[in-house]
Amino acid sequence: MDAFSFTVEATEGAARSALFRTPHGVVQTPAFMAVGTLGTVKALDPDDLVQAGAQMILANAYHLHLRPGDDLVRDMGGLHQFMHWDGPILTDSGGFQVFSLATLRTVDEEGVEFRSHLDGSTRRFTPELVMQIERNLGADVVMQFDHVIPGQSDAATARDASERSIRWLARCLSAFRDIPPPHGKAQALFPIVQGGIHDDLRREAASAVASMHDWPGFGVGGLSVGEAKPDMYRILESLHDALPRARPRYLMGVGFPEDLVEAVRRGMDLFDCVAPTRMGRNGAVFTNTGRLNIKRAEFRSDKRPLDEGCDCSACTRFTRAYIRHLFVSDEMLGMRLLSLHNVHFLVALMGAARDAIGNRTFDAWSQRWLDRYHSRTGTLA
RNA sequence: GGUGGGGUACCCAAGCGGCCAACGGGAGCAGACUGUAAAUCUGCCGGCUCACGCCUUCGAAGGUUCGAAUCCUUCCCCCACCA
Repeated sequence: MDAFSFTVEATEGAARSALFRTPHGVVQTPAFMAVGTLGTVKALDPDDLVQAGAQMILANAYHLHLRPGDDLVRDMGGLHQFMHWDGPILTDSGGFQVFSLATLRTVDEEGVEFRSHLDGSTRRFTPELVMQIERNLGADVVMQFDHVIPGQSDAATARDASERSIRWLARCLSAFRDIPPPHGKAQALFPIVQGGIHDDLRREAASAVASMHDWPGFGVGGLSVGEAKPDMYRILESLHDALPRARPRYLMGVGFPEDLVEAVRRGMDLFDCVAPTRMGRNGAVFTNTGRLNIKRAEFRSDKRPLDEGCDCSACTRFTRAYIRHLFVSDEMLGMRLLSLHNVHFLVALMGAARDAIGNRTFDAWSQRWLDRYHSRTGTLA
């Protein structure tokens, strides 16, 4: 585990800025990771990611196991080489697919049986198999196989899924130790704290997980899956004291710009979300004054950039009118430019938060930022 | 000039006596997406109305009928082939 370290540089309230070292480079936190489920951040080239400032990205064990196969990726030199991304990578385990593909699977103590969303074939995922897959893929950080449930689930359901996730965590740890990394590079296994929107369950889970092993970092899962925002924020608050401060906390699947800021305030360090790319492909643009939909008629002849003051390569070169035209005409460059801008936006947002924490101005900065962002959309927690 | 086919809402296109303000597409206008089954999905889309509902529509004008986009007559346009 020496290949990984987490050095807190500054704190302000629960918020902190830190350096997370991995075998493929250092991540300055708080940081947003772009999602590249199939080994590609949709519509973007690795060079685009570098240009957007991305430090670390995700991929998914479930998807890559189904296609092209994690053994193939291993034989191609591992995921970094395969996709030509030399920075840090994190692989998610497929636990989220237990949730998102709920109609295609059954869960039991041993694991999860999925009917492949690609061809309908039956595939059994166990903690042991998932560790094998993630070893083969070779990401820097690998997530445990967990059981994600809908956000509004009752306490009994949440307890069940959380306790099962903890039992699976023990099996993951054991399998992870037994399987050597095929490319010789160290990997870090992150547990995932579950417990739904129930504070006691969350704290119990955090404590059970933390006492199992000296983990290099912690995933916080099962949020932004349909629960109300205040519930998510409250859970983060109760988790702040329950998780070791000297380790990175990765809030899985979050999120929207306002959620990122709110979560940094509550002590989270790492984030990922499909929002910037998926929403970008569908015409949504993140700006400092709220979200907008580039397809709207009002942008027909708008000469401004997507977000005034943004220095991304979409904003420095193209007008809203042009990008709207690309969307209306169904031209793929539109999706590419919005994906680029949105990823840049979240990465830069975390960079700004980091700077503010370093200056001990985060509290004021984040309040101001949230006010301005909500001023246009009117979205409130 | 002859023969045949056709004119339906912004466009394409169903309907061929009542269940039709009129199937489907497209365009247009909005909305949603949080560890990606997503370049996807949803809503609106003649006018007025929050809605019930009312009003005006299916090339034009007449007619038949309790009732017509649908049947009849005349006219106006298009298209194909033959002269």
